[in-house]
Amino acid sequence: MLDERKAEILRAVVEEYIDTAQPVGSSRLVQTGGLQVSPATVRNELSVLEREGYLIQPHTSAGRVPTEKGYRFFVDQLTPKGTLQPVQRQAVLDFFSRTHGELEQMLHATSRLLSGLTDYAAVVISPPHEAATVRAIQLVGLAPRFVLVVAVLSNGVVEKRSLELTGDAEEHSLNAASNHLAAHLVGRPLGAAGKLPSCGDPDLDAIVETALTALHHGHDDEPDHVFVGGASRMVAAFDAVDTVRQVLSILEQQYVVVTLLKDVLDRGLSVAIGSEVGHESLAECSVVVAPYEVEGEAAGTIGVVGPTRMKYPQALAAVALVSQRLGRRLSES
Amino acid sequence: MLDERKAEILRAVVEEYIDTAQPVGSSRLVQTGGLQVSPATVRNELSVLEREGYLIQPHTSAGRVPTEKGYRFFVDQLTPKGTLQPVQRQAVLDFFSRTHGELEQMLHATSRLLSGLTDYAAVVISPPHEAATVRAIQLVGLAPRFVLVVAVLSNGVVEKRSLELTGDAEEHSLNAASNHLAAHLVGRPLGAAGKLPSCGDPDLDAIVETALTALHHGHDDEPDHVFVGGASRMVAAFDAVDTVRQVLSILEQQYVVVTLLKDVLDRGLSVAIGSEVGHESLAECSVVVAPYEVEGEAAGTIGVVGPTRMKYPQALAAVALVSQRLGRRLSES
DNA sequence: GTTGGCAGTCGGTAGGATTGAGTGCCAGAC
DNA sequence: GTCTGGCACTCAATCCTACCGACTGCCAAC
Repeated sequence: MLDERKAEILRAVVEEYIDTAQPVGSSRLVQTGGLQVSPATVRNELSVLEREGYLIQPHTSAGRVPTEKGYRFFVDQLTPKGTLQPVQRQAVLDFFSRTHGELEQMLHATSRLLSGLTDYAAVVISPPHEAATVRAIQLVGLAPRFVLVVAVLSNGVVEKRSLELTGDAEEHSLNAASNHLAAHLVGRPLGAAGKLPSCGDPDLDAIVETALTALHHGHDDEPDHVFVGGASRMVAAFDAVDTVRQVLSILEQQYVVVTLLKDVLDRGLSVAIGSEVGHESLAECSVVVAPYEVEGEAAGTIGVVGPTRMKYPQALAAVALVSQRLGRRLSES
Repeated sequence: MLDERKAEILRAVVEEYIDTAQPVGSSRLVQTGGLQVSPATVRNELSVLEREGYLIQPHTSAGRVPTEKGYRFFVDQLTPKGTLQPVQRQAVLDFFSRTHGELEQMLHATSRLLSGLTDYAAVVISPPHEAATVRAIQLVGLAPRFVLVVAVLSNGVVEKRSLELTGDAEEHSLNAASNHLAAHLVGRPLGAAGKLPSCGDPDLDAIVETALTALHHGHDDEPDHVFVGGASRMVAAFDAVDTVRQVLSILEQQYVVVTLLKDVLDRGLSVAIGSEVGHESLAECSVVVAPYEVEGEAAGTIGVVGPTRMKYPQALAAVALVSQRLGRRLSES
């Protein structure tokens, strides 16, 4: 463990580096960091911190840069809580009191909000389907043989899949099938229903079967809806064009993003730094995540993706506040 | 108008510049462009082309770069038709024969396809709502006072809005209101219904009224659904980081993108070059657009956004093929 | 344990010469 | 008239070199 002064110096280095993106040296630390010792003393401490793996020198005659271990210590031990500008805090409150409309739209707007607060890319994952129960389900014919099955879930998500039937279906068969589905699914989670009891008519059973398969099938392809906002803000965070391309490319792959955030959360982390993120292309990125709860139950996940030299205190505070308010807002409706 | 040799030289300059992003000079043109004259002759022609505004010199001792006028001439007069690699052509055909599932999902996948074909960002705009008629409409209660109105349109789009009622609504009131809405809206376009005749019960009328307002309201906020794919590919196209940021930022603003493409199409263009795009941040971009038709009717729009030094022949061919096949595929279902 | 001093390292920058890709123009050939 | 080779000229890019300055590590003194 680090003694108090070393910790203080480490904090100063991390904060300065996050601010300036320049390796920071001993004299600069004494000037701006408010330390009561001489640069020489700081140098000795820096050299110890480097030996212990918290800092690294890009080259001999340069200042120090935090390692992942350094950031980790900073985040775990040195990050002051609750550092969100009052203005920003108010912006969040305003947003959630003002916002209205459909769930997906709200989540999308939330991702933009979070991105705006932090200046990094923000990710909002919708509540998973498993937990939600079916509120309504209906088959709608679009063209001969083509049918859309629409299910409204209790969390406000609307699931839809299009089906191609083997034969034409008349209006009343669709209605009958809808009713059959509704009778057995409403009030239950979508995933629960394996196979429904026959309703007597083999044609109807076929339609019902097809619809169920389609609804389940979607679960694998695109497990949860995800909204990524402010990806363009990542551009400013890196100077290597190639890094930017890789990061943006990852953010476009919704499935990867979802897996990523959930993995981090599963490991019990709220911050993943650099290689902890577990994705080569995001080696220079950190991720801040938080679950949000609807009516006391873990619902979805929100997060922020930024450079490893992220403004952790602000990002943590923003993510915490938004997740809390989003959960509260969703619990109301 | 340009004589044949000037046109040939202009074509060679544009093609070379698109390929290399370097100003191209007379000797290089003679070497790679297959011209049967000496560099000196080419120089004379180049100087005329510059005087007429088709080319420009970045500085005195540099080669020439096409101006917007130069690109325009190239696109209008010099672009060979139908230059899509057989492999790519096959990829498109495969995609549309293989793809299935729900409309939005398909459009999203289409944007990724088009982006993959061209290596630029691709935009797919869903068919507008105005033309589509309502196939089904239903109110679903989510929580006391909170109701979701779901409308399925004939083009496969599912519209949904959440409502907050002034008082609690019981299951059977919602059903009654749903039936009332369905009775008057099914078979008609969503926009058509101004006000429905009263159904006698003022409470029901209030619910119906709220639902209609919500459905119409959405029209302004988010006129059409739009899917942007492959925005990360734009990163490679520019070297100025700031340009990249601006372009990506535009692409994130769905409303702006939709307006942009529609504007271009309204002006009767299929290609907008640089300032023709009509957006300052996209001054270094070109846009290739095409409408797609479902059952003979103009439905939506697809497009590609890339740098002004875009591979126009390929982009045009890709957009044309994809729009045609997308329209055909949607006409089937 | 702390400090000031000092030698040493090395990236970044500024100045200056050089290179080379390119042009314009002109005089002569076809 | 049109094309061409030749020549003088321009100017960004490149490469050197020297220098500067921001660092460090180490040591001796406090």
